Amino acid sequence: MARPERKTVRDVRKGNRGMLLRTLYFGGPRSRHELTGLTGLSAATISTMTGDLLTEKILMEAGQVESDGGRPRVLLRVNPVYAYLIGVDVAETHVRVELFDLEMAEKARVDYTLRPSHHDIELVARRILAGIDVVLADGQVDASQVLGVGIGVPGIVERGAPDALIHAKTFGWDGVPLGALMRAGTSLPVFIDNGAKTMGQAELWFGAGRGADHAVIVLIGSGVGATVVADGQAVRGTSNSAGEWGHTKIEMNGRPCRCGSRGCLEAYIGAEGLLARAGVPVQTTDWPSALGRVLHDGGPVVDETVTYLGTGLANLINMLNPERILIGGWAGLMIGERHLDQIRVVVGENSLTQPYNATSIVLGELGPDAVAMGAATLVLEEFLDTSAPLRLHAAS
Amino acid sequence: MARPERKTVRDVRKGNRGMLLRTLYFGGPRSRHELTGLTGLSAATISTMTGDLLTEKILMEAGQVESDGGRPRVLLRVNPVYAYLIGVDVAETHVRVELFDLEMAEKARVDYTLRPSHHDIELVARRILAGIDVVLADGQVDASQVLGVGIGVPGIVERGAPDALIHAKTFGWDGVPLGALMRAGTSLPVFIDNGAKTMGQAELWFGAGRGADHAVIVLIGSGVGATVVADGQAVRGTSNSAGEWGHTKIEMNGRPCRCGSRGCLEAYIGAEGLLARAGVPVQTTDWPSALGRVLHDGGPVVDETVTYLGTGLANLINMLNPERILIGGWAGLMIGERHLDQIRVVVGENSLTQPYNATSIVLGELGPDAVAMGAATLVLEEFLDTSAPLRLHAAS
DNA sequence: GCCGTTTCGTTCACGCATTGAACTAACATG
DNA sequence: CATGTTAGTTCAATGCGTGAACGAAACGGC
Repeated sequence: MARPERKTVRDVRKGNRGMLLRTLYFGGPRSRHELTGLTGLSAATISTMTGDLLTEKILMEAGQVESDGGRPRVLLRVNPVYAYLIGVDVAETHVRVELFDLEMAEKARVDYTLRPSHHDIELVARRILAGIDVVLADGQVDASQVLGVGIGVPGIVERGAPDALIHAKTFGWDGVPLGALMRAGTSLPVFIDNGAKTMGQAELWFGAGRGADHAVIVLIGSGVGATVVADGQAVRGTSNSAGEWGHTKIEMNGRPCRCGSRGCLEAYIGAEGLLARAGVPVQTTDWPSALGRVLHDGGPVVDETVTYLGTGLANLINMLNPERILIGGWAGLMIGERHLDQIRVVVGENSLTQPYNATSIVLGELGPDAVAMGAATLVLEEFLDTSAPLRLHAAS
Repeated sequence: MARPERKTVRDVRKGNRGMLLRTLYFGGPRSRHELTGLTGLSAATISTMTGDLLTEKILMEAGQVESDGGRPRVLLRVNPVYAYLIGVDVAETHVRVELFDLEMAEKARVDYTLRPSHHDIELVARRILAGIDVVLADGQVDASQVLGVGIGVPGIVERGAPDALIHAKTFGWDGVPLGALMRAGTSLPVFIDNGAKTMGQAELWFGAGRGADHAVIVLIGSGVGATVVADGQAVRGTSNSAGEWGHTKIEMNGRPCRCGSRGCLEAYIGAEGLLARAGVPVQTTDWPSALGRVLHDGGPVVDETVTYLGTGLANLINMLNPERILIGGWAGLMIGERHLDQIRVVVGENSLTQPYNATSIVLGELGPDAVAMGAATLVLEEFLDTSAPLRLHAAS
């Protein structure tokens, strides 16, 4: 029973301001008049609030629209260069740092290749910090204009005071305090989450998940994960490790999985498991094209994969009753592009009629590179919620 | 993205009042002074607010406590007879109507036996309405003192305007408007939800789930369902049918399930499936004692059941990362009482270390009869949220 | 060029919320 | 009975959203 916080009149302002900002952020340019309808606030409140936001330069005017016979509407929009966001994607093979403006337009990017089994946490932290400096220089943005840094990492991110701890087996990270390392090198606010979750967040906010209140975004790469969204909020669980869909069992005494257990969904539909089942040699390095060949050739392994994937999705539908399911991740997109219709059929056979009819199954829109963007979304979310004025943090 | 509502200063009051009420409801009698600490509100606010609540008779004084050397504390508590709640359990074999006071003490109850395949909706509605009159008479409570009626029904309850529709295959109900029928016979506010969910709600509020923000309450009877709680809120899904855990697939091409599909968890751990697998004759009527014998005798079917159940729970843990899992339902309690330790072992083998360690698995406390109480909880929840004054509705 | 009309946006007194500070109430101790 | 201590209340200050009155900026007709 999450107990609500004490509220004062000031929280009212904060909440309404955030709502107005969100409306304008996602609802395009609008006039003050339209905003009264969209937010439910009175014209008086809209007037004073937009006044504030304009002088703070969070909003800007965006032209006029004639209004048959009367005073023309002045359109307002979020000022995309009011501030900037940094998103970081820490993956097995690279560290990518991207700079976005408030509207998520990419302003600069830098990639660092990571040698396999060279995932020393200090090295990764140094790369990120260096990357921040590089994108700021490239984008000609001062650190004081940056709202924060979002980082998507593999593995489980245990959020807790004072510091988020990261557990990533494949990296050899066991309770690594990346947040603390970052704070030692920059004064920017840092947000860390699992990369699959940040990607889900990106799809939910800017991709195929827009507007969905109940959704599941599944990510199929070499690993398999999911982001569950209920009532517009990501379900994190008690230690922020919800969404390990890949290691739910779909078959008793099934194939061994790299997690040590058996019958995990990931062992069937994850790229690694899929390719192994199709007899692709282990030493293959270019997995995507290998997967392309397997899918092109077809055969029982592909059919099986569709069946396992569809059944897994059906389980999500029965359990969570989402209005939308997004399939993402490089392998997920490849499978989905060829077999989405078949998948839908399998899902239909394995889920209850009523929730099945309430769900649409679609592919992700943002491609597999959205991890950094989703990470930046963590910062954006904080900004839209609090619309905290800039500059409580000094330059990096 | 569930957009927040417009807020005014009055909503602040409503929210804080609700918080104070909840604190007092679950936190026993407290003095005004203690409440400042517990709620975070100032002494001034507590003073005026408790003043209001006392004159409205929602609160009452509950003695004094000396306070070494100073003015004694006056304890405040929720007035249990300020108002009453009615909970209804519509099951396959009976309709039960119970009257509770505000503190969920049972004041009266009445049972109506339902003949199998005699689930005419009009009949059920008549039984409920009659039951309401009976318990009010027995408990010597006037309808005007009742906050509302909560009803737990089998099947899927599709919540929507203007009316909740109920789909219950086993009852032959397909889109039945029970709410409308109730409103035709009583002016009391009516809340309807799935019985498994109301039971989950009861365990969460008054049973083994107290205080858990992330929990899953599984209900194992002849059918199998689950209530998912994330951030203190029940996850309902987009059409209120989340939680159909029993029909998630645990085995590809497994046993046929009464839902028409194969390999559903319910086909293995539901009482019906379990007994069938153990070779108990179909015509057996006393399922609980039959199950008792099977469990007592042991053997591979029981071991298998434990494995299936543990694996199913492991999937929940991986997917949702709850802090607590409650096992309820008459069959669930029988299995759990004998085999909880074994179940925990299986769960450990089939879930990821980190989320497993964050979860405790316990038995439900309220027994299988908590459906009506949970239904009444729906009314209570509404009351605590809004603390709506009584009497916007006339007598029934 | 002027005026009425229409639509958009702003200003201001009002009601209602929490709060800190000053105050009163109720006890124990010596 | 005076003093100290803790509990609870009252009140002016401050902040917020709102409706009503007002001001601003266009158009059309003359």
